[in-house]
Amino acid sequence: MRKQDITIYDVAREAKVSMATVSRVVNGNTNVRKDTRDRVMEVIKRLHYQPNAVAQGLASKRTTTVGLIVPDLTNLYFAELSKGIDDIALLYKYNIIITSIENRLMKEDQAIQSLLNKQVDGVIYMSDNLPDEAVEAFKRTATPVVLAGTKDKHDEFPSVTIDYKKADTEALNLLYNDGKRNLALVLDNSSTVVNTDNRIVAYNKFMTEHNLGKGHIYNNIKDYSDGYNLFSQLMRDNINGVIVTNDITAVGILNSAIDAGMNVPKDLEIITTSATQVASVVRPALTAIRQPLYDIGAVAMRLLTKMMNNEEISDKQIELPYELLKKQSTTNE
Amino acid sequence: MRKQDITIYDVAREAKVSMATVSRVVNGNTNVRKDTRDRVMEVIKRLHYQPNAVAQGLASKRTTTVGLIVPDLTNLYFAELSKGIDDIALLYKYNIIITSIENRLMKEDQAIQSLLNKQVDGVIYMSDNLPDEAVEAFKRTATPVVLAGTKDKHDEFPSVTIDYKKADTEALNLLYNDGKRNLALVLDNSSTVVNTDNRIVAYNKFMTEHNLGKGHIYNNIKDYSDGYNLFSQLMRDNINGVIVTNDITAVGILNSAIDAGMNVPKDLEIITTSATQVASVVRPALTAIRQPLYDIGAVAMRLLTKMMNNEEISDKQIELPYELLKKQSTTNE
DNA sequence: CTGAAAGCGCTAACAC
DNA sequence: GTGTTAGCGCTTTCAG
Repeated sequence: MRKQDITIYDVAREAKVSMATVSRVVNGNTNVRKDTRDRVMEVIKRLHYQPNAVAQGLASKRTTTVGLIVPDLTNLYFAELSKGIDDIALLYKYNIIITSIENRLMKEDQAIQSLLNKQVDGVIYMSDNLPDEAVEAFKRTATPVVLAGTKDKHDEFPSVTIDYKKADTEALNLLYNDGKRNLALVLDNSSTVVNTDNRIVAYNKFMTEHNLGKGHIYNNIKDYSDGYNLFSQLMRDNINGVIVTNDITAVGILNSAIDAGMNVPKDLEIITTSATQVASVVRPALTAIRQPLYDIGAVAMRLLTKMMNNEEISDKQIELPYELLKKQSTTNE
Repeated sequence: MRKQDITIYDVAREAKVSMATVSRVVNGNTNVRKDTRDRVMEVIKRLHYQPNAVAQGLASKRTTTVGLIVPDLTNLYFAELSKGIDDIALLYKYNIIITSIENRLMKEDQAIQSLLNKQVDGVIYMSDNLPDEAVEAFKRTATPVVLAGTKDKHDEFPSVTIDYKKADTEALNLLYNDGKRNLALVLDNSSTVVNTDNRIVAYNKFMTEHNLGKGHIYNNIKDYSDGYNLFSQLMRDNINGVIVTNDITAVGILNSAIDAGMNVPKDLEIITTSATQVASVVRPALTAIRQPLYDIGAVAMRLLTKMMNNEEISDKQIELPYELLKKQSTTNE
């Protein structure tokens, strides 16, 4: 199939040592005399020997590969997380097998099983949605798992997130201080989700504490046109301040409002809780909660490397700081 | 390391057959009597047996894994290509190892070597930039390679693209027909690149044929702020129509123009040749060449599957159709 | 249709 | 320090 490769055996013969010694040299084992090491190295270079990672994986039971489970690569939110993961993975010499689960041909548990069959050394899961099947699959395996940008209900798995409740509350406060009283929450997924649960809790608490009634929560508003179309409903409900979990959705609401001749932020204030680039390049630019997505990914991957090395982990639930970036879609009085 | 898994041997013993037979069942080989097959299947299910893909890979010399080389995951252009690839890969049961090379810790040839060491069955390369080291690395290996969204200078490798020259010419024509005569080309990478070469050729040809002088080509304008800052230069050069290869750059130019009080498209027309979502959600929306990115990825992956199966390929240089989407950043007279 | 046996290319004790 | 020797878990002839 492949062009015939040079094996460790060829190198051993040529360098007049055993394959064990070649293996030691390749793996940087120090128990090799300098001159034999040099000799082996010379042959490796001359023959262009490259170790077969599959054979290494089978023999050592470590593949130096980690699996990534992601809902949608074209969502900048996950792309930025992935980038953080990727950079740290590179640093620690891990390859990444990426599995996208948005495509409903592949369910979460199948995706996980597929990764496990490939003998990945660890898995990073990112999605707002951590279904029970996934939890079960993760519990069955000894392969370390880290959640990035999400948590499970009982904090059974290590995770790296921000404090979503606190962030949302802060955003609601900004709207409130700007004088807005008809505040809505726009979610991009159903309420079976942990992150979403937290957000709803925070929202309801805020509304109650400020005597703002029970408010309005809109579910399953996922993309630009969902947002664009939601606007008329917001108007019917007299909303004048809105928190949106997905920024392309927020842009949809924004454009719809502008097309309808409204003034943002005067008539309607908008805050997105996922500040990717698009939020800052539209006009008016969107006030946003900036999650440190790259860092979340990077920290998650670093945490995973520790787990894969069986190092002690002091804190398995890591919360990173976020920023509230005040832009033009709020008056910021 | 991993929780002890059930091996093919356990299944064989339990089902009272040889491991060869279990292997046949697992791989859907038809030469197994129905009742033995059923018996084996039952044991597989009962024991929750899952084949170890690494061992399969070593024995069969096929890993059902393909390598993806991508400059930057957070660039929507590549994310959309990747999505097309991913969907088709899933369909054909391939996993994807993704390698990002934007990070300069890892050069193209190292990335390729790393993938090859993992014994991937094929590689898809996407980047405007196909450096000589990469070409050399690809030539040395028997592993099939497909270029997605780019070509090599001598058409040595199969590729899936659009006709960049034609697309750019069409865009220039639109500007010309709108009465613009000071036309510029804004590139996001250096001129050592094939795609870029084609674009420059098309641009120069157009300018010459229409007696527009030698024009202005701006290189290495890569991101939003590059675009934003380029605007003043465009004004100094009296540009009133511009083709931009990267849409976030185009948005930078657009916002800068608007902040300077200009009227787009009256004073300056902008066309981006990479229509990702951001181009259509900014206001004025950008006129754009819509490359069928998802399809390019999908077709590239399909082509790769054929190559991995040693099927005959009739046409190795595939060009897909594109659209010129007229929006608000051109007058379209 | 099924089984025996020889590897795939490498690592990891265990000797020496 | 270095070599010998078992495997890792599976596929794949080759017999029968």
